[in-house]
Amino acid sequence: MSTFYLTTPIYYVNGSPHLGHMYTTIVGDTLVRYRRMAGDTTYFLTGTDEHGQNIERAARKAGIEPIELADRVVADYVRLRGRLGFSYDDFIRTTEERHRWGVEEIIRRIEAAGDFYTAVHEGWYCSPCETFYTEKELGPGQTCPVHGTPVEWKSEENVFFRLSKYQTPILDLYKRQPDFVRPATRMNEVRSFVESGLRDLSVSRASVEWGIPFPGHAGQTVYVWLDALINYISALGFGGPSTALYERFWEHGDTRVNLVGKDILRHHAVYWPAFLLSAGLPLPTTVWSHGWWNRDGRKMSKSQGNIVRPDDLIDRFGSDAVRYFLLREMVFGQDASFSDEAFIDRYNSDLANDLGNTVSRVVTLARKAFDGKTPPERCADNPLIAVARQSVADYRAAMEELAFSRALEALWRLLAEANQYIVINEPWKLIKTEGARERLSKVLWNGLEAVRLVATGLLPFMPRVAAEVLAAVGSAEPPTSIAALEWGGTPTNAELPEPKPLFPRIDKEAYLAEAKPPETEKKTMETAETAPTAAPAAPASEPSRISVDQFFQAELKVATILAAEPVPKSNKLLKLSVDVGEGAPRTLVAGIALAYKPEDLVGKQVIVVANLQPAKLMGVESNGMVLAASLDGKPVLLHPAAQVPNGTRVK
RNA sequence: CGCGGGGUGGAGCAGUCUGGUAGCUCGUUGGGCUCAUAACCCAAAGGUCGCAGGUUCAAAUCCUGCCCCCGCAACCA
Repeated sequence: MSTFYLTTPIYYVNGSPHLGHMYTTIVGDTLVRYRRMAGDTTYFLTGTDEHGQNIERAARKAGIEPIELADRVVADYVRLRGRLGFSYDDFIRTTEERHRWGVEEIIRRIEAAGDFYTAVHEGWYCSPCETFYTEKELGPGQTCPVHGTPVEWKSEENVFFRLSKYQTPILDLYKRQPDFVRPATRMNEVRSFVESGLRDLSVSRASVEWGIPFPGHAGQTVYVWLDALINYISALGFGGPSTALYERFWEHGDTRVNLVGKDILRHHAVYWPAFLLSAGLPLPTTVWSHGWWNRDGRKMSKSQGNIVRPDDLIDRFGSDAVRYFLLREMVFGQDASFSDEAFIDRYNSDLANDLGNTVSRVVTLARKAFDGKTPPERCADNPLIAVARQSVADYRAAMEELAFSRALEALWRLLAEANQYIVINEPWKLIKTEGARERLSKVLWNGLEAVRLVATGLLPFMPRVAAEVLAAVGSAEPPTSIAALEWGGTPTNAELPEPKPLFPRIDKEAYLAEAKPPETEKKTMETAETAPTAAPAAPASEPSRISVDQFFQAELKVATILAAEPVPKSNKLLKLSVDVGEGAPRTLVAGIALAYKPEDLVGKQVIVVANLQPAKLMGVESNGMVLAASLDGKPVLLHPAAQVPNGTRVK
């Protein structure tokens, strides 16, 4: 019996679970359920990444301890487990003691291998941010790009990992094991990254408190990636008192798969194996990378308010419908797009029409003909058998490659064939002409049997519904092995309960009309999102007021735009030449390219801040700022209501 | 030359690694059936596979160049 160890990434606790997290876990769950049925001894791990500066800061902002913030988010993930029927064996949190043991142990080993050294990390440092910035990132006059406050030159001693030493070993690994990263396109991507040269990695922070203290380096905290990656073995007991699981599933395990999103592939395909090589530990056998979900063809983002909220879908359609859609619609590895329309189409045509209706018609016919029982005669010779065999073979081949959409297609081909078979054999006529004879028995038994096979194949995908379908077609207990995919499992003369609709059809037009997010929804969502982290500290009720003098520090003047052109390589910036009544025109850069065309601006009068410090944007020096109302980030320029001389003071 | 993904019938997508009559779902049109969740079955229409070269007996697939779209990074002074 082979062992199969599968991990999802551990999810960062800076926000609630969303569609992407859910998708990864659903993929893992489906895969593991399949491997279990295929006879492997499986272990499935997921968890949360809870350390780091961002968490520390977010918690402080919300006025709570980092661990409280993590607890809240973890509660959300635990809730999802129940809702979506996840069958993971363990959930690790990087704040647990057992995780720290694992991290400390691997650090000991890397240290022993001589792959750590300390060096000084120098740069411009913003205290409020606790972050180093490069010269390029700084605001005008050496200020922090986030806070606008002055930064200081600071040097910090950090621990570095000799990643450069592993460039060749890792390239060798890729050569030896071309399947180390899948799919293949990702392998190529990663290989070219490594070939371009690896630089040593800073793996500690002196300025972060929320993390694991770096053994042997007082005052240093383990940097989040070195911390996080270790979860895949610390969860198995590596470095702890009980290493049985570790030995079974990692050290001596047959298959060790890390499932990741394409955004974190580099960490898993380069850093992670380098750490393991250094520590002298076995590597994962495969790093499987999947794509991203877009929304209606565009990237999902909170600011655009086009986030898919899985909870609504689950409430309305059930968790299995959501699982089905995500696995059927995305070609595993590539990006895919979520839309309400696509969801409803899949739901209605695949689940309601094909699956649900077929169950319903077959069961109804059989009950009618055989007094509420499955037919008394099996059938071992009919055209459906060959189709079923092929369909099952395709399904299994696809599952081996994680080609979930193809696996489902294969099952649906059998479903279609079953429908065709029923139409050709017209059992409803047989009932009237011959009655409950052998021929009718075989025809209906075949129909039930085809559905049983499909439902068996669906068990990893839709555990709940598949079990319901099996019960509906007279198979009492869901099988635990893919051996059940052999033709012939439907019992004779078994109780056949009255069918209930598994997937009631949805009125698409009505649903889409109702699902159209009203304008208010975005707001509600954002408040909900930010509520836990909103700062209750500052007494915002009394906004501080400034004096007239302070206002007049800004020199606002009327100017006429003489020329405008896009800034090369930028999509937001326009370079403007304006007359501020000073004789010579001034050059300034404005971030309005998305809203205004250069040719529409020439000749227009605008208000500019004339005494602003100069700044370089995308290499162009800007001497002032054009005033505009900012509507959800979209600029609307301000113009004087009547033509006035350039340079006229605005007050 | 910043990094990456993509351009295949009306829509959404497979297929491209491993060249060999272009496939799936939805939609459309016509027909059939009436057991079933207005479901199911059959048939048809609809594509010069972004463009231009090249390799080859043969190119959606391999090579070269170009165009367009979408993300990321940079960027709203």
